[in-house]
Amino acid sequence: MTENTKIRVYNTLTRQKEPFATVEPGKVGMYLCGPTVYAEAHIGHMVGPVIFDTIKRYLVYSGYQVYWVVNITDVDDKLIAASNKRGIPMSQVATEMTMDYLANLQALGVDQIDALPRATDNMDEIIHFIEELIAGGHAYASDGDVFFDVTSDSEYGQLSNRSVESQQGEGGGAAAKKRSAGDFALWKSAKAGEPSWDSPWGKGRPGWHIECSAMSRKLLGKTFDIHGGGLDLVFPHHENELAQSRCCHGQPMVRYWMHNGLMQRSGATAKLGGKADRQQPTDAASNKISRSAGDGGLAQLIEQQTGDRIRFFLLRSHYRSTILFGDETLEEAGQALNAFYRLIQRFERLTEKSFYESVAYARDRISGDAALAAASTPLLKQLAELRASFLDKMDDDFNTGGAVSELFEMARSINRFVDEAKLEDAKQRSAEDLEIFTKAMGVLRELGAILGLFVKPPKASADEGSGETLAGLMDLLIKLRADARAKKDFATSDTIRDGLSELGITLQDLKDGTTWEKA
RNA sequence: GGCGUCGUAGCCAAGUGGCUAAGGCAGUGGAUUGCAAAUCCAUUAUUCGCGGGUUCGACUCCCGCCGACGCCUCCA
Repeated sequence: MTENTKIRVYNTLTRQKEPFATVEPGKVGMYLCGPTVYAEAHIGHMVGPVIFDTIKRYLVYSGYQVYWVVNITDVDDKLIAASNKRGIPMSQVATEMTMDYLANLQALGVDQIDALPRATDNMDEIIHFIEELIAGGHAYASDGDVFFDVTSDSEYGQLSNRSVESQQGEGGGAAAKKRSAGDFALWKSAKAGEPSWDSPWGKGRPGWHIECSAMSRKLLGKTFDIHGGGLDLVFPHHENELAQSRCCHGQPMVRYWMHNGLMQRSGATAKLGGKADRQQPTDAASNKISRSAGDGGLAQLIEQQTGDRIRFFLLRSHYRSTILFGDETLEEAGQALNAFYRLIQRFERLTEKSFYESVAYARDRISGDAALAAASTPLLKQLAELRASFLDKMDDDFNTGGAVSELFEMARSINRFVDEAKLEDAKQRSAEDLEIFTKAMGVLRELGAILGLFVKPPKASADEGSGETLAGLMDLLIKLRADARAKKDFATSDTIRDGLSELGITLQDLKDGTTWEKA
């Protein structure tokens, strides 16, 4: 057994961190509640995927074989509403919005998902699951609908810490069909004109929660290791999923329930005062990020900010805490991330090697340990310590925010080394020091890869000019300026630099030439 | 009202019952530079919302208060 056994995970069910022990040694089954694809995703929807993508990367790095499932909910009331409003079939809405979602994931470097099952592709499993629940005495059909009987489950409410008695339910049509207010729909009979599927209870569609129980069983088994989602899903969604699966199988559904914090808009706090009961402010007035408040256009945001910036921004804080989202915080994350890209450019400039293509790095913890075991230089010894600290933070409930700080320390150490070893000076630098530099960058790459950072060259943001022409112009200007400087004609050289500065281009005069960077 | 989460410097953000309370952004001083930029060095919380309590000792545990936030079910 080679997997890392020091990992601890916060479990919503027990409200504490627990040692990570999988159902099957060395293997991890992980399920994340994906989107209901009725509208474009907003940035809040990306928190879970980025976090769990990172968790998978770390588990794989730690020696586990991980299978990660993200479901796509492609049948639901909101989808039906969107379909009616737009006058196109529900399936078309779903397809469009699924494409949007996947494109966003790709832009953020979320590429670890193994399966993306859709509810409508799993109707047989869903119906069969409901039949099993009825047979087991945990559900009942009522006038075309089927409900889960919460009173049949003595453990109902343990995930969200609620009692069945406290469930008041709501009034309305379905209430009359239910035995108790807390019962929830497994199957809903179709109204005229609604998309529907045949079932033993007549035409209808699945309730919200059942697809996850059915699909997770199909792909991950009756008991699997990690189930994730946003904090807002704890109740009712996960509570109900948990009840369905446990009651159906007579065994726990999930080892570790993991919930990420929600994103909140930063800036002026909605001053709503008072604590009026159940008085929900409208989304537009609160800091909540939601589709109904017009949040969306994520593709555009990614285009402007670049995906890796957003990813870095999300990973800077702890996954369970609220993330404040705003232009300033995102901008700041971008500034911070630039320091790493500058270091990478510095490396490529001095070694004339591609960081992304030619720097060797460890793909797993054990070989990473081995690579630094014999570290003999001060820099590499220091990096070994920082790396150990990074991994300790990750072991402790995937503390990416803490881990990132070790990355900054590494960058600083490496830059200091480059300065002190005079690597900028072609006459003074030694091959040995360049070798140390390369090894050090390998460590940065190893740890960056865990977070999904520095995996590929950064994509230029949308407003960055068209590549070749700009590069050609810059080469020309830099040459003209170099000539002026050689003649100590600083007036001319400064005119060029200041003019470029106003255009958002910063020049950097180095020992053996000038580089430029667009803000 | 019920069940939870949170409140750390100008801002963002880790963390711990007792070594110097990480790191980033912004700022300031210095090295370097023709001047810059970048990089490096130094510096910016005697203090962790407020008030009590437990303890030899709490920012970290407990109680209260204030403030922010989430959830409280299909039908909407």
